[in-house]
Amino acid sequence: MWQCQGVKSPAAPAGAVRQGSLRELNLALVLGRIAAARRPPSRAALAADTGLTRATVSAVVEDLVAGRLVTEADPTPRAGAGRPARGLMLAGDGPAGLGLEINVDYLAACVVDLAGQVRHHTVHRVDLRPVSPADALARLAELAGRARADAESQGLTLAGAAMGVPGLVDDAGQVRLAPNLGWRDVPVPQLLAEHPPLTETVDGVPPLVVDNEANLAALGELHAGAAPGTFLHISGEVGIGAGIVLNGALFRGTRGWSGEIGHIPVRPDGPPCRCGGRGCLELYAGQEAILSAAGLAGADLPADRASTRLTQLAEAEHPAVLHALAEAGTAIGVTVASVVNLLDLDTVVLGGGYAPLTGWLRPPVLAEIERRVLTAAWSPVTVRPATLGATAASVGAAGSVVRRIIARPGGWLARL
Amino acid sequence: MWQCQGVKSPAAPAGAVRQGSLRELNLALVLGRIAAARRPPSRAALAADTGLTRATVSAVVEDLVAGRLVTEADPTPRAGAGRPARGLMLAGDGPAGLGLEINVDYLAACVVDLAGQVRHHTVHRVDLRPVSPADALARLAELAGRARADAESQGLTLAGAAMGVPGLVDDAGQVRLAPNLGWRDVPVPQLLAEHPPLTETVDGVPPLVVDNEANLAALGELHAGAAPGTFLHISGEVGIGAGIVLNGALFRGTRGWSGEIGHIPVRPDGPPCRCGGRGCLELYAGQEAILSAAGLAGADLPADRASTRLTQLAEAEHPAVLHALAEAGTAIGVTVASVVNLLDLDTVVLGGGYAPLTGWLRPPVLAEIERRVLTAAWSPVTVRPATLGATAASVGAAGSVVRRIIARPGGWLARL
DNA sequence: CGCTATTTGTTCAGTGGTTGAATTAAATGA
DNA sequence: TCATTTAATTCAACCACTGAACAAATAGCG
Repeated sequence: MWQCQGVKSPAAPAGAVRQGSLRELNLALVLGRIAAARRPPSRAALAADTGLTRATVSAVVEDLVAGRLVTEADPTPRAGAGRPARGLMLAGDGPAGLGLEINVDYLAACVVDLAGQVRHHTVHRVDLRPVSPADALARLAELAGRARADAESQGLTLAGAAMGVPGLVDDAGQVRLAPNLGWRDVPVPQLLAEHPPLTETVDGVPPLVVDNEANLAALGELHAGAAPGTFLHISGEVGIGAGIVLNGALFRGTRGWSGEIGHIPVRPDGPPCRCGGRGCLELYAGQEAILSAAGLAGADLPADRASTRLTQLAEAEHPAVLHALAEAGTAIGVTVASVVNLLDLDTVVLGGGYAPLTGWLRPPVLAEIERRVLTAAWSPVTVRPATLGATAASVGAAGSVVRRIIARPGGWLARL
Repeated sequence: MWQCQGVKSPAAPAGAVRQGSLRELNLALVLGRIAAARRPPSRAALAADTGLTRATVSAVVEDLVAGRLVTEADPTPRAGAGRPARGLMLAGDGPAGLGLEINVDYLAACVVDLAGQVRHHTVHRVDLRPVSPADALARLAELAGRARADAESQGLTLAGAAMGVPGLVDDAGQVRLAPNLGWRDVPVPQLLAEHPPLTETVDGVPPLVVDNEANLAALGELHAGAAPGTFLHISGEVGIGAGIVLNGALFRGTRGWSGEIGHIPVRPDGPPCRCGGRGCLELYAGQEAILSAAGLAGADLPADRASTRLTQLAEAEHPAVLHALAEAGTAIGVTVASVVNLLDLDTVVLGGGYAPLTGWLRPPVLAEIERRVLTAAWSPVTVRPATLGATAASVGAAGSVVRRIIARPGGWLARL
């Protein structure tokens, strides 16, 4: 019913390379190049690009077209002498992924097709803190059902679903701890098992993956943005999470709990955090901390309004807000400097609530990086806002489903 | 002449999967299993393990034996009914790797065979700070020449060399900065090009790889110790460096400069560090800091004696030393907690000068981890000393050469 | 001592998938 | 109109894996 993505690096075959694996690997290779290309490549271009023969590419493409993963581009894309090339692109009418997100103050569902287009998107604003996990998941299942119906009416086939939650998810898909949601040891797969839209299985594709929201948002950014293959994506929501993308793959750590950047100590002797530590980043750059430093703690803003309100006040050059953002940016910068010293990353993406505040956060972040990163002189670090907005996690979730098909098309093609 | 290892994950084929690749992949698969097995496995056991047919395994093994990478174990290892199995093990008389290290107060060269045995090891103690890079490398080349002669007299064939330096190495093999050695922009490959023992090329294998010493030490620990595939290896020398091993592969970052843990800020407003930052880990847990906190700053100890002297005094329960180690351990613990929050690692290896001090450093390190790591309750972190001693970097360097052959035997077999 | 059971390793015809060259297809341009 | 050029397909050859049958080597048992 569910399955948590493994920790292994994705590109490693690792197992036996049997005879049929060869075709499977080449299907993945060719499909991957088609997905990565900026314009629809011809078979000949793919052959030159991959090193395979044109004959092999033709055979492989035939399989991909028959399996509804690839279509030929109708218009002749290129001029010149010789027979015109027929461009190949990812099919928009084949498999699609269902992405779900449960967060503190909203539920979201979306459908993304193989080409990465968002074909359906619904957000349902509701404060979920007073709602039981079972009820929350029931409402999410309802959204998922509508998304599924919409997708099918567009001729799409859902190939799987992924769901993001703001907390720690274990190997069994269980939410061990979601502090801001008040969840503890919630067996999501079991609770969702009763809801039909999420239980239908397609061969070879895990029907539901439960994952941390910051991880999925980072994946969304990887595929949607023009991001390079290695970056740190920081999601500034009520809590602060991060997704670490290394060489085009999400790094999940040994238990899948990487990216807990919000509890990295900024000042080891600072004020106590409810996590048990002291001086954690969240105490300096979390949403509550920024609001409180800006003198807006009393204002009873809904969580989703806080970010836009901050942006408005910052644009109006409100002194306390500017100061609060500078302080938060410095704390983020100290933490990011640690990460860059450790991992030698060259790109940091500010996502979630931080994205619209990038203009004010970037200068202090860059200042700390330049002061504290040993290699900063040779290796400039780019700090930029996320290109996906608040939908990053659900789009990333849906994207992770179709990406898995692109990475391993053999399973999908063998389904019939 | 030189080549810096790429940043890509090693197991990814990534390129074209041509027909011959299939054999190449299976050669690597089988050889890898033979290398990883605790006792020499039979062909039948390998077939069951890998999922290949016994026929295929036999054919693959035949190639590996013909290429002097694998030998049959003479004694019948196992009893029971049926035809006795013939164990397969890595050949001890085939290719070997040359490992070199240049450090502040010594030069080292060693030869490691395919099975991981150290077949030659020389350490030449000399303070290299007053010596010019060219002279230092000339002396190292001399050591390398002797190592090569010794290896050849044992019937080994050197398949390549790797060299560790305590500093930042760029893609061109150039040492951009080695603060404790006083080097800046030293073109190692060019300077070594004049020394015959290091210039002979073997097809398909880069003759010399220059890498950071902490990275190579981590690799040495990965292959020598019973370490799992994912851990952080901290080298406590004059400076503090770290090697990050993720899923069995060293993570080098976008420019190859990962692991600069010594300049992660512990107290952002602490005393200034010569790197330009403030409150870096090195100021609290570097060798000088520990000696100074222990009241031994004036004692004019040679660098290599400092570590043993500290151990002696700690064993004698010298109060100032115990206090200094507790302080250093706390600082390391704060930093390690950040790393574990970020990467969700479950193992931390204390290497270099820290290894013999593990007994005193571990308690404060663990205490900080437990206080500050969000997932510590479910996910215990092991802190243990490195199994390799001061030779870790040079052994790791030589090991990286033979490991590359094991990971990609096709190139070696095609050399003839 | 001889027979059977059992497990290992090899042989060999068969097959799937890639290869490379030849061929066909479809356009441009003189 | 025809040579030129580039794209895509066809087809015999080949390489490496497969699966089953077979040979080898030992333990156990009567």
